Amino acid sequence: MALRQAVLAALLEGEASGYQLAKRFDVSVSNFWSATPQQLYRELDRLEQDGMIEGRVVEQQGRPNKRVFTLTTAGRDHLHAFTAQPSKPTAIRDDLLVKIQAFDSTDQDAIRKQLLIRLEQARQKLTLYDKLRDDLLAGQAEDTYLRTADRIGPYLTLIGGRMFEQQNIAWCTTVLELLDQRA
Amino acid sequence: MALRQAVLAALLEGEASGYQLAKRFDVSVSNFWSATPQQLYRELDRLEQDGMIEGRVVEQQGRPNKRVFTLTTAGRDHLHAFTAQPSKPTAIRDDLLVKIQAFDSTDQDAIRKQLLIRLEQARQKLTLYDKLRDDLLAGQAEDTYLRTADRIGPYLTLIGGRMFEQQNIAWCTTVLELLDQRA
DNA sequence: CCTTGATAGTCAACAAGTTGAATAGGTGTC
DNA sequence: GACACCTATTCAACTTGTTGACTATCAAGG
Repeated sequence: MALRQAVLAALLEGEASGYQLAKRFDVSVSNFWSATPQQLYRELDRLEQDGMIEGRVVEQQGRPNKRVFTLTTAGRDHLHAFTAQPSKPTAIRDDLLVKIQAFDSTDQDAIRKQLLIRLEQARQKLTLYDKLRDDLLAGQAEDTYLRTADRIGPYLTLIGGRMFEQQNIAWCTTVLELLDQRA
Repeated sequence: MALRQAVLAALLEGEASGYQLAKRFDVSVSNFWSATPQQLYRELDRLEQDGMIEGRVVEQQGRPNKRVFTLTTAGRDHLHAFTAQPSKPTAIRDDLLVKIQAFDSTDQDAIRKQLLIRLEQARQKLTLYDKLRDDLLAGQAEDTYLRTADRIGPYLTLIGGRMFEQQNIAWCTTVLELLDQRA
């Protein structure tokens, strides 16, 4: 049930259209939740029906009109209540891990290729996060930022994303090395 | 669609009952995929219908009878074909991250508590994985194990699990420290 | 003796996530 | 000027995952 709240949390950064949210929640970019456009448009409709957000149409020239959404007080309250609830432990669900588990009954070259792809994806995401971090800090030191910034939530998840990708890189590298040792 | 393959991969370690699989796939233990008992029983039925696994009833004394399942050749083939397919990038989906994203609009003490709980869970999982690793290695050095072991897949995912939990611990610790700096 | 907990499963209803296609105007490029 | 790509959204069908209750047997502890 956390897609709702993820959308609400994203709207804390200001109003956004479904399309903009779809870009923020894309797997290759997202640092706190990921979802497809279809999921988002559906959820936005529900949230609007439930009075958690309000939409208005913005007419644009040179491109299709869009609907942008803003948090309502009810939306903020709901998000606040949600964050006080206990969290579920993270469920590990990753294709590649299943394949590695089955490694000895696989086409081992194919696995190696997939590890290289994953490694490359992790590196790209890390680069992206580093850039976003620099943008957020805007030249300030971390401790200055933490004391003075309006909102630190987005910064904390960004740090999380960075660490996650660093760990990914380390794991892929380690496994590739171990496979070499094996051969 | 990877629950199927995760079950098949688990059965590479030998025949197992739904109940046994449910324990291996429990969130607090799983290191390559997690699923609830209900999911597993349903999937086992389908896999049997599709001829990927074969079940037989084992009569037990002192406890209820069980159905244990074994991979068929079709099952092995399916798994082999699956592992050659490209993998999807990992989708980040974690309650707690959403809450951290919304941190500035939350009950911040409640968040701190959830971080401490998560930290404790990660430490326990790490301890478990370390123990499992020692059991697998059985006193051998890692490189000896890698060269001589029958199957290294389970070892590689275990390493992945360890690194993942270490990163989790590091992240929780960092965030807690940053929150202190803020205050 | 009675409760708790482990073993071993089943059923039903619902919520969440995935896949694929369709629409429609505009921009950029070779 | 044809073709691919970006913005912006909607519809439908399907597959996965979650929640909660329910049945049963046996072992161990107080």
